[in-house]
Amino acid sequence: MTARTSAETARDIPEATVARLPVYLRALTGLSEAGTRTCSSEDLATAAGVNSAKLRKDLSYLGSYGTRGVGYDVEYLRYQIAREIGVTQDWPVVIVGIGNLGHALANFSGFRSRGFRVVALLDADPSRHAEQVAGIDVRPFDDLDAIVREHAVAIGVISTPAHAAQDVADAMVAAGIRSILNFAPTVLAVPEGVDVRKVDLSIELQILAYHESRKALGDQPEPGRQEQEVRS
Amino acid sequence: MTARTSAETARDIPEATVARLPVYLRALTGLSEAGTRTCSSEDLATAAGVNSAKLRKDLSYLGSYGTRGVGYDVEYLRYQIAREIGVTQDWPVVIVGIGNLGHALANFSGFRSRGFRVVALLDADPSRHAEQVAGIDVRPFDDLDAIVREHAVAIGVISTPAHAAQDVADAMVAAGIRSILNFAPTVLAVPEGVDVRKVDLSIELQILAYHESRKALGDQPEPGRQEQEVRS
DNA sequence: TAGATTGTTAATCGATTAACAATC
DNA sequence: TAGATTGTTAATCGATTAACAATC
Repeated sequence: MTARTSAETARDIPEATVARLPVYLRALTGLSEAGTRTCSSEDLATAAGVNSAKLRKDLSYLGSYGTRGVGYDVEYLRYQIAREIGVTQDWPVVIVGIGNLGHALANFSGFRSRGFRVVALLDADPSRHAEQVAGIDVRPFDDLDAIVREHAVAIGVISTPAHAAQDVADAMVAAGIRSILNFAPTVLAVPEGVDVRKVDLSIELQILAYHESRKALGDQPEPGRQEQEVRS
Repeated sequence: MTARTSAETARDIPEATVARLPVYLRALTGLSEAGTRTCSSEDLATAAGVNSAKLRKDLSYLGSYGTRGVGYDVEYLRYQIAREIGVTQDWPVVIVGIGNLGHALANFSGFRSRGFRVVALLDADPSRHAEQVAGIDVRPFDDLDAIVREHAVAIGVISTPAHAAQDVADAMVAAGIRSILNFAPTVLAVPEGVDVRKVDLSIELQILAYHESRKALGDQPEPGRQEQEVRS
């Protein structure tokens, strides 16, 4: 059933915890840049916008990286989380669809510092192939296979219109990509073993609209809300 | 404790269900545009990328809008979900921060059809105030108060750099906005009663990287995965 | 009536939280 | 030793899922 060997330390980290590790990593980077050497679970939880019990429970899945009575060494914990996520080295990424959003993504400066490297920008429209975006040539979509092979690309970003997204996903999967970040507002069908994460502006806004509608009714804070109401 | 009156039908819809209603709404729009008049929970679930038991459970929180032995009337269910979410009318939205991402958001065509209307684009940089983006004037950030009042804006979108985001959020809250969609890679502190949703490219990529790392180890599909592995 | 499909129940699973023993 | 803070336990809460009675 599984290919895991007992030599792998791979504890089973809950999905909800996995989704928060990057938040902790960013908070630690912030603390580090502010010159903080040591922090308590309470400090880090505040910086990350969660409660400290949840933070400690999350960290406990990685191991025991704190010191009772003292707290966590910021640099050490940061490295351990980066290692756990797998961003101690850079992941090569391709972006397909260089419209407005693709431009914004290509110009996003956080890629490099957070474990990613954009190795190619692809677009099906030949009129874009003259362009350079963020210092990177825009290349024909048909080059996908060659690029994935050349750079061992494992992660693909789709920023095409919705109608093109499934074809792009199919081509990515055929080229060997098994992790896809989809900005196109459409449900992608992918084979087993391929991960798709979706970022969808309309859906986020509609979730806000739902809660906003209820607020308007009572026109005062809901009962039982937390201080820091960040959902993600 | 709560301001709800018994006249309100407001059943308590679980947050996980709320987050899927927009997905169902979009799937129904797709079915409708394809000319489908009636669909089963199985059909709709497939279109939305979830399993049918979950779909039926979700819909049961809204009411009984299907017909046993027959299925759902696409238009009718679509309207009911739109009403539940609160997007039968348009919500006025402001976007603050008109860089690459702000441009992309302003040009996003799905706003109008999905229940939103961009009433203003704001930027602190005076050199941008000459510009028009997507046919809308870019205005000084200081106009926020007046614009929120004039258009009864309830939802704000932040697409500034991280260092500016908290100030923007504070100003939005002060102006009366109580729902914020934050694209800046930072945790926002907001008072009780204000909803923040976060969209974060690096975090999404890092979650993919985590799973990609594990795949590389075994180099074959994980056990116990679903057919359609869409996480959101 | 027979077949199809919903809406609901109940079991299971996973996530959150408070409390506190362990320990620096 | 006294104070501080972690890592873990156990209780609770919320979400998912399969199964099926209700009913078109």
